Amino acid sequence: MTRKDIFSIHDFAKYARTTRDTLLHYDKIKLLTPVTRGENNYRYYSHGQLAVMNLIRTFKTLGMPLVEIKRLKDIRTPELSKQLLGNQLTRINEEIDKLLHAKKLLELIKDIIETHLDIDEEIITLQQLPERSIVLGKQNDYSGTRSDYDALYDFYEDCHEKYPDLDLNYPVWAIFSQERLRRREWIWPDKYYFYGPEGYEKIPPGLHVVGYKRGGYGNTHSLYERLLEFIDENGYDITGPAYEEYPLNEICVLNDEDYLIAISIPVKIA
Amino acid sequence: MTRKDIFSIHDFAKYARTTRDTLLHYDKIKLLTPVTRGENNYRYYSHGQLAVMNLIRTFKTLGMPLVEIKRLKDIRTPELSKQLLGNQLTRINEEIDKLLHAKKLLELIKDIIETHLDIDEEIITLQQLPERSIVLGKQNDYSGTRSDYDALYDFYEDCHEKYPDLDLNYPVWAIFSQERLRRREWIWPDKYYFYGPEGYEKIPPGLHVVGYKRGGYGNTHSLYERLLEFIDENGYDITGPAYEEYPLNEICVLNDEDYLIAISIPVKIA
DNA sequence: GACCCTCCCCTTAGGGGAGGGTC
DNA sequence: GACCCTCCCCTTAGGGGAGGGTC
Repeated sequence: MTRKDIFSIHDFAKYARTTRDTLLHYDKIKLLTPVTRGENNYRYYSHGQLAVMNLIRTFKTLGMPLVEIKRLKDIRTPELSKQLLGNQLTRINEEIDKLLHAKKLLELIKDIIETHLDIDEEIITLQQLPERSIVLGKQNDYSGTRSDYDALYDFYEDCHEKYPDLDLNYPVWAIFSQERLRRREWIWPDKYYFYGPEGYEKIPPGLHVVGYKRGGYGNTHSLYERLLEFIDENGYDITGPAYEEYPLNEICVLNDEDYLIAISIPVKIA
Repeated sequence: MTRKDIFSIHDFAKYARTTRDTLLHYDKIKLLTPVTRGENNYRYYSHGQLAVMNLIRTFKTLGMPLVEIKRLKDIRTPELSKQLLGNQLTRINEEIDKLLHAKKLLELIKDIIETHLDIDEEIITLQQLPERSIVLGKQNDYSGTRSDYDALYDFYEDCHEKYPDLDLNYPVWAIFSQERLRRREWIWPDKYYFYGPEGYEKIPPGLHVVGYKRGGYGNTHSLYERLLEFIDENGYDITGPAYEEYPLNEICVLNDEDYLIAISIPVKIA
């Protein structure tokens, strides 16, 4: 039952549940310097410094950078600590929110890939699609020399402005109005949209004619033709704009001619 | 409505929602190199590279390091991407768990500080304390030359062994058995414990005599004397061990003689 | 043999210049 | 004037040596 008052760097690291390297680093940045040095220049730590290590470790666990811990160490009072703990709480909550967003995005992408792994590209089907929540852009502006890149850029800007907290990394897809379909203009989308973490607008539920094709962005010509032909043959009426999506895209396919295009057009049976 | 096929680094950064510096960096690590260089050595990017930037940004949002993204970029297939997305999901969940733990720790510490900011150290009170969940260590071993540091070290080792997933940064406090109290041995604790994120054992609810004192670790002598005197004077019977806690400690107080010691002893009224 | 010391180099994802040429 | 280029230095929290002394 002897109470040692002095520890070598190795022993101190052991009791403080850390490493020698960490202590060397803390000494270098003067966050925690040994109480004394031996004649041999060895570092020696006191047991009182275990409490300081505990302080450091606690705030480090809470995500506080070492410089801030250093400042706090020299002026800590219950009121200041309380306040800093409040700040850390805010940071941690933000970090958690960010990760929860990333998780939702990840699950969405994973889900899309999984459900499109074994699609038969030949078959056009008539499907009852459920309501889907989306973030929808404004009508695209192609005046002057504006390109679809500019329109896409506008879309991101608008989203950022309208929903500042929104994570804009969700895959973006395109809407073609009935008028464009009729005029066979399937190059310049009318609007962009994405399935966000929480949609703000809706694609109404209902019957859709759905078809697939392999190809890169905009390489949709033949698929639109097939879909319109199918609709004509069956005597359906188009009731809304076409939704053009790329469920297998650059995220998981090397060459763009191998992307999977999916177009759905809402119809009613005449 | 002209479709530009080539972008300067500035324009490409704009459409890709990133910065020039980032593109320079990606060029340097060969994650995304411009399709061509002008005679002036300027970098030029193609619109197809916007898709690659999208790939990079998506996986970066999901927390994947750039080296891994680089590997993925060159071999991406739906199956591989699906698998990597699964891995990322695991990482993200672990990260979220870590942050939720940190949050609980933070709230516990903040709560303890707040409830002890305005304690009257003079008054000894009789209080009905609720049940409290704790992680409790084994009986401390002081055989041979073993010190209380060794015992504390054992406690952490045991906790780590019994509950590998437990975050061991919670403040640790001490229990003194009735026998030690009777023998007035209030230096070497019988057991250590902490209020963990989820306790595995309980401090039973019941009447406690509670007292406070300013002082560093182990500087408890006079407080124990006052408590025992109070218990004697009132004719109470001690029914369990003493719980010795330091609600205001190195986390928020500069000098150890200003720490706040709180001791509670369970009693019954004779 | 196990521990200690002081350099010194390395890692992530860029940001911030400086100094000099180009649209 | 706005944009582009190539160096070069800086940031976090240590980890991993090398080369040489100490318990």
